[in-house]
Amino acid sequence: MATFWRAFPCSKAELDLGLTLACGQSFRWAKIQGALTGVLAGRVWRLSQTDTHILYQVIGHVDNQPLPSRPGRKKQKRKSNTPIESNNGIVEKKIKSDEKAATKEQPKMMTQAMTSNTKVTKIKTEDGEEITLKTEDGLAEENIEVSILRDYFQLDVKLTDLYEQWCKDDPHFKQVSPNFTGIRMLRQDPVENLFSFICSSNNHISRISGMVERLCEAYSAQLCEVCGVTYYAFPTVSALAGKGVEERLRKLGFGYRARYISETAQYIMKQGGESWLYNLRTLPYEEAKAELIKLSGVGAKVADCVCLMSMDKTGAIPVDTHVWQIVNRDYKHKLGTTKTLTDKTYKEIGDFFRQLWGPYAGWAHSVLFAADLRKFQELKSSPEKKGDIKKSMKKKKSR
DNA sequence: TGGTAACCTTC
DNA sequence: AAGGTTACC
Repeated sequence: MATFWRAFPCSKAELDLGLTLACGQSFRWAKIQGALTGVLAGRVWRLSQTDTHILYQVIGHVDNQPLPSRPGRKKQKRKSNTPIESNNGIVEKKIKSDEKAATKEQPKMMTQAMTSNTKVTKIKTEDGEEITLKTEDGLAEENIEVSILRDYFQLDVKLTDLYEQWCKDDPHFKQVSPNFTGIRMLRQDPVENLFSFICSSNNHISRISGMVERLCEAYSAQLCEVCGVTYYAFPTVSALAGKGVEERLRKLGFGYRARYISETAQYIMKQGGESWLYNLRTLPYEEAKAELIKLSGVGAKVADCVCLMSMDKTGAIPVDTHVWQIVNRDYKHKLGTTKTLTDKTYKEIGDFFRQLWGPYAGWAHSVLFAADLRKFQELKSSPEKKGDIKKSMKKKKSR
C-alpha cells in the first residue's frame, strides 16, 4: 500500500501552517521529518502544505474521543461575492506522494492504510450522545478528518478578507503584515488551552512545551506509538484533580504553577467537570473572562488567551509584556505611554485595538505578536529602515 | 488605583 | 531575564 497524503485546497495566505503552529498559541506541534506532527481530537497527525493545498496524514488514532461539535458557533459574515468552498470534504482529493512534487521531500513513513473492510466507528459528541458510523471504505472517516482540521483551523473564517480590512484601518498593520500572511487563530480544546497557559506565566515557549509534554506523559493515556515515538492525549481535568498532583508536578519542574494546575482542576471538577469549561463558549466575552479569572493561576492575560484561543471570543486581546512593548513602540502616539501595566491600562489597550481592528481584533493581534517573535525575525524581507535602526540605537544609548 | 516583591526553573 | 499571578502595602 503506497504511502499517501490526503489533501484539501487551501492557500498559504489563508493558512500558513509553519507560522500558525509555532507562534505560541499551541505548544504540542513539532516538526518531525519535515512535517508538523501533533495530537488533535484523539488522533496523531502529520501536516504539510503546498501553495494550494493542506496535506495531512493520520498516523494513529483512538475511536472514543469526543468529536468537536460546535454549538452556537457564529459564522463570520462573508461578502456576497466571496465564493464559498464546500467545507465537508467534498473538494478534498487524494494525492499520492509520488505524484506530487512538493511531497517528494517528505521522507517515507509507515502510515496506517485505511482498511477496505467495513469499519465501525463510535463517536461521542460533547453532549455525550453516541453515534455509530459504518463506513465501507474509510470515506466517512476521511470526511471526519477534514472536518476536524477545518474546525481546528477555523477555515470558514476568510483570513485574507480580514487582513485586507486591517490594512485599511491600520497603517502599521499594513507595513508589518505582508511578511506574515496566513497567521490565523486556532480553535483549541479549552482544557488543553487553559492548562497550557497556566504553565505560561513568567515563562518562555520552549520551557512551556517541555512542561506540557511532561504533563501529558504523567497524566494521560498513551494514544499510540509511531516510529518509536509515543504520543499522548492531553490529560482530563479529572486526572489533574487527583491527590498528590501538586507534589508530583513540582518534582517535574513546574515550580509554583504546580499548585495552580492542581487547584484549577479541582475547582473545575467542583463546578461539574469539563462540560462546565466547554459551556463558557456559549457565554459573552466579558462573562466567560470573569469566570476564568476565578481560577487559580488565571489572571487577565491568561483568561484572554483562553477566551481568544479556545472560547471563540475573537475580540479578546491578551496583553503580555510583549504586546506591551509593541504598544509602547508602535502605537504610543495614539495611546499615551505609561510606566506600568495596571488593570486600567490593560483594558485601555484592549479597547484601543478592538476599536482599531474591529470584531476580530484578537486575530489581528496575533499577527503583530508573531511578527515580533525573535524566531521569526529572519522573515522580515527588507532590513529595518535605517532611520528606525538609528532611532533604536539612540534609545539604547540614552538609557 | 498604583506600585512592588515573591514565586520556580532554565536558556 | 523569560510571553504572569498573587499578595500586600
